[in-house]
Amino acid sequence: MSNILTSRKQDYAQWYNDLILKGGLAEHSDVRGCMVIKPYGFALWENMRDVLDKMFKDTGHQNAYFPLFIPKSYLSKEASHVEGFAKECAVVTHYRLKNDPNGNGVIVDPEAKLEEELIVRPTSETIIWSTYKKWIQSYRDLPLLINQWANVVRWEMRTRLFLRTAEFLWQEGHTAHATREEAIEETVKMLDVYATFVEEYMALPVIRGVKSPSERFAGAEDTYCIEALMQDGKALQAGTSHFLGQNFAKAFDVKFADKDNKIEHVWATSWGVSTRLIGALVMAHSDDEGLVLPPRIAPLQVVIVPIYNKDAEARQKIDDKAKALVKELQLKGIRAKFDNDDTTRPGWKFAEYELRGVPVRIALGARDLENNVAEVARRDEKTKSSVSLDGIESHIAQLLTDIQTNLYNKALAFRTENMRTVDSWDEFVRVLDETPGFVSAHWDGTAETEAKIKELTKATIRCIPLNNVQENGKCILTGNPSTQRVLFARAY
RNA sequence: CGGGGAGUAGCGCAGGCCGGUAGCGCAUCUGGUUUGGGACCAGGGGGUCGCAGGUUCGAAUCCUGUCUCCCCGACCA
Repeated sequence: MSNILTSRKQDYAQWYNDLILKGGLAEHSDVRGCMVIKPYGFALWENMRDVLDKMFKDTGHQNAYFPLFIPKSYLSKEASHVEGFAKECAVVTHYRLKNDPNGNGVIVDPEAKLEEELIVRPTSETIIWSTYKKWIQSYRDLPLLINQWANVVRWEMRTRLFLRTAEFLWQEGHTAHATREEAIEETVKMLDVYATFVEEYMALPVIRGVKSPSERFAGAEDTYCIEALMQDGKALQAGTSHFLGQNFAKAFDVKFADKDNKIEHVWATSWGVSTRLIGALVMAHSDDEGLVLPPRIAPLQVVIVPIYNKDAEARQKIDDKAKALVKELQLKGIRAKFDNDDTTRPGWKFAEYELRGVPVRIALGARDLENNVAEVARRDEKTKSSVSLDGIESHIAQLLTDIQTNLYNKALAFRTENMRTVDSWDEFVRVLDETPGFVSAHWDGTAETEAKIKELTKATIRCIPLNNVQENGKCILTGNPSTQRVLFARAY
């Protein structure tokens, strides 16, 4: 029974699927490409959401909500935007069903065709900017700093649980500013919020950077991103922040009067992270025994497993101690649970909580009580130690901090190890195949070269790191002059 | 959209070639013994075999059609 997961080595993709399904995070729904997020997975999302929401509010943003449906014509108002999203939009064409006259359930009522078809939002720029037009007249209405938590739909050809699903949950920030500089500042600020969140809460180091033009968001002037490295050496874009220039302001005619009563288009940004972060989290830290969750966002941080025996009196003592301990841990703000379910035995619980990635497990039996100790096991290193019950709460609190740090350090060490600098095409190809990870190399800056490299190696430019060192070199593929290195990787 | 796989009990699967009482493991329910790494014994319950046609005395099994999901590729957060 112990080998219920496919190992990473055996089949990384299958391992990931097993983890999501058996770890109780999500499952496939009856609708193709859509998933059901189960309570444990949703608890993870809620924790992420709560932290991010506070960070957004602390940086001056307010939440609002815009419709799920967008008039089809809105999408086409910004040329590159429609081009980017048109291929993956779900479209609502009718508003009513009726009983099939032939008796085969219900059919779409042909009489109920919509005058203008609606698309299910793949992102909300268009509906939001058509609204902002009404909200913004003067420089005094700026900056406008709005975020929304929502679901969006992108009709993907190929989906993977959390990493790419047809419907997903996310937040999208949409801001309007009086000046270009201020909008860029906002773009970078929110990228920084994402980076801080992912590094400090998810214990996952990221690289902040700018996308190459061909990887840009449809309608943006610049797309900033944070990129993380997964255990199989593939990169994953964990968040994006876009400087939209005046593209949407012009498309939707959003203008304001500045202090000199001059009429100008506003400057815009948008930024988002999604439930994809859960996929990143899973792939970054977990192992062949199951999930490994960083304490700061783990739904459950500590579980106490009782080890009973026949002695009813001893059992009572264990219960009393465990309940008192849970209470004390909770007083310290620790998410703790006493699992006294008597229908499963200790060994089963050990395996189950390991599968679910609970950071700390405390086992408490009669023998421990006699010695005034508990067995404390940490999920990240799979080590156990005997800890005195006196002041154990402080020990656990410290341990959770240590685990958080350890996970980050391990992920950072892994990324450092798998970040390679190469200067020749042969080496580039060899490194990608033999030791996947980020590859820092010179690129001549043309979309043609970028596309050719992708075609030949499946590697894409993940980003041009912020504050990138400028150095002269030769493009890895063409040998043309280059002024800086960019980061390549195969990516999710 | 191409290539592969799969739909049989809640879950995982066998059975199919060769048509004849629908089976196994896990889970579940009852009772008991247990409890320091996925316990054991005994007894019980649970299935329109994806759907629709056809062949046949008889179809999970053969034939035709159809739907769905998953995996691998091209597109993408």
